[in-house]
Amino acid sequence: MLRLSKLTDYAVVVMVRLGRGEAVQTSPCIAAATGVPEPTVAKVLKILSAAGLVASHRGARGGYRLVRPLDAVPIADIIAAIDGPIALTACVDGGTSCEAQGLCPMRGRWDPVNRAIEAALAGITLADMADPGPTFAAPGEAAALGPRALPLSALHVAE
Amino acid sequence: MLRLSKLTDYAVVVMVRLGRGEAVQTSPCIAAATGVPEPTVAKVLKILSAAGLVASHRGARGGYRLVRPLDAVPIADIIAAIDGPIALTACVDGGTSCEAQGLCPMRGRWDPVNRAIEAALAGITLADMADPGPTFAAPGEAAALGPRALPLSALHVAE
DNA sequence: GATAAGGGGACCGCAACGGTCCTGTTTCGT
DNA sequence: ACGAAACAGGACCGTTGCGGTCCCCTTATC
Repeated sequence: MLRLSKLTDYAVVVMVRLGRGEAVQTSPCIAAATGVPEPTVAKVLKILSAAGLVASHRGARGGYRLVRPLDAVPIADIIAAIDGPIALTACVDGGTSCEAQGLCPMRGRWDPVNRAIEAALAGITLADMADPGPTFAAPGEAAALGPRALPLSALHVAE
Repeated sequence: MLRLSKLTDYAVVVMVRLGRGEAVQTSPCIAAATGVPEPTVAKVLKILSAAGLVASHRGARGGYRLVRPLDAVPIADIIAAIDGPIALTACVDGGTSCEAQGLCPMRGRWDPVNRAIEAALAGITLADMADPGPTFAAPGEAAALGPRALPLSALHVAE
């Protein structure tokens, strides 16, 4: 299914959340606002921090803030931070495999595919995924929309 | 890593092999020619046959043949046949999940990403991944190329 | 009728992922 | 100076899906 890790999904939610409200937000606060379990939020933020996508501030009154605005963060960066480099097969990156056989029939063949995907992902920013805009849906309105097609901001009413 | 299943990799190898030589080839023959284990080749071919990408002929002197030429088979078809529909997250296809929470913050947000990837994969055909052309590398030449950048035809010298 | 080949499953081991928790270390507030 | 708040980093399992193999049945040719 071209599996994308669930953590990446959470990372987008967390990043978009960071793009709103206070400039510096704590992970418990983000967890409460998004509905994502707090340990998971913390884990995601640690990874994003290590990747340089968010900046952290330690100690009391600490928290995280965005380094770049949402429209300057391509989705490819998030995927690369959580799931590692964008490569469809294990044969194309470090190249540690395929040594046993000595001859991997697909050597380098997936490169154009990987480049095409990378280009596609580089053209979409987090702002594109959060574009419902500044209007927040009220709880009643969100429920009226049914289980499908809920805007990203649906969970933000909890804030 | 945007994991793509290994079976898909094998499927491309098998399909490209089917694009060469005899029109109808048996799975043991393909296994011997590509170096892929025979049970795995058979499994891949069954899936490809069910997806309509190859046609099968049962009985003695049976085998498989391509339905469409390689340059008419986008890589997206192979991925869809092996890995299922191209969708980065479980939330975008059938939509059976996220019912427990009732509110999935990413509802529909991944759609543009999925469409971009699908478009990218639809533009690359199997012929693009097999383009070393009619010239087959001799074993010595293939070895001289080093562990990297081996052409797809490298294993076909075994035929 | 014997044989060769595909059809359709079932089966099991393994590795990766999701999710949680624990123990530091740092900084702000009192 | 002390304590609390919050990040840093890693360890820890359960689960899930995948890779790989094997079996029996059906079909078609010789």
